[in-house]
Amino acid sequence: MRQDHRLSRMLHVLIHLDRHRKHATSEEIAEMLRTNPVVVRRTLAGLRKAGLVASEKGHGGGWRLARGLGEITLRDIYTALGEPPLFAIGNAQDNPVCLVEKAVNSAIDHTLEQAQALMMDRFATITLADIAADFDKRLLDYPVEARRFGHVRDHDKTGS
Amino acid sequence: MRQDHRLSRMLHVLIHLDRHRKHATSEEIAEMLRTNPVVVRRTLAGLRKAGLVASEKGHGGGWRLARGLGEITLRDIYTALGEPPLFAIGNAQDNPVCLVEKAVNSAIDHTLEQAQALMMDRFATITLADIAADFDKRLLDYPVEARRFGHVRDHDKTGS
DNA sequence: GCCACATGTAACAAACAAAGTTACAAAATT
DNA sequence: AATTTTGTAACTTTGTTTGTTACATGTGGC
Repeated sequence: MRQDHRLSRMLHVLIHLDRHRKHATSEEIAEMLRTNPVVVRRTLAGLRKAGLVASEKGHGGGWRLARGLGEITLRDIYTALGEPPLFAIGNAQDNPVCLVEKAVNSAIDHTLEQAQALMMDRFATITLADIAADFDKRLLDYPVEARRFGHVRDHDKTGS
Repeated sequence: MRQDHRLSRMLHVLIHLDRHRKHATSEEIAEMLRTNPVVVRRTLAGLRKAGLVASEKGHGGGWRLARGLGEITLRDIYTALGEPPLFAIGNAQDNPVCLVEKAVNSAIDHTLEQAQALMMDRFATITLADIAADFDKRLLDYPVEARRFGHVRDHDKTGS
């Protein structure tokens, strides 16, 4: 199955938009995500409609956060993306009259609903500020770790 | 995204294999699932390797259960299918050096792992016998319900 | 032994959704 | 007016499940 990476990507972008540059064009963001500016606009468009980011056209234009990281949960972003399907497994509807199929699907649905509730609950709890704090922690730990292998020189290197 | 319906389909087949016919050819099963016999063989092959079903060639051959419904959990079937991906969302790996991406992916992974643990736990708890019991219950309730709408005449109609 | 039946499997085609691309319109700044 | 940048439609590519075709292998009945 082909996975939807938009949630992950949007978290990535929004945190960069707070930590590294308050303003970035689709082009710059696309470079960061190693993708195409149109993909960036298309995906960020959903977040704009939800009031999470704002965009400006023309010279000096681009994208910026419309709220603080502490005011954006993963749930907000998931919703802004149109609540894409969470699961790669699902019910077959091969014979809608069959009562065996109904019983089977009911059992699977019940489990999926529980898992979905758990995920929505977790997503609603986690803010971008939480993830940014984890990033800050990694930033402090990383060079110490990396110097042992001789990979990094600058203490403030972030990776992208 | 395109969902994997094999788990649902296999539950469906195995319960029919207990409740309605102890023996069925790929052709007959394919008709029930409204699909192709080769798809049936391909999918049931995994269950055979796991010892859940047995197959016989030639005249009077076909598929049958190798264990009782009470000895088969949803988890067993999920495993027999090769543990296909559960989630339709996942982490982007656009810039493996970026510490922001690492922090983001760590947060998402953590949630997905919790959800996966919950699902595996539920699947391990539910046996095919449980679902078959639910089917039996629906079989009793269904005609009463349906007669109000004039859809069914026979009390023992199962649907497929 | 031969034939019909059934599984076993490889190889390929179709279907579908996310991601990527191209093209151009619209708006804002210089 | 020229340039930059977003906005969006239309199309292509890609990856995965499902479906199909073709044929080999094994089994039982006559």
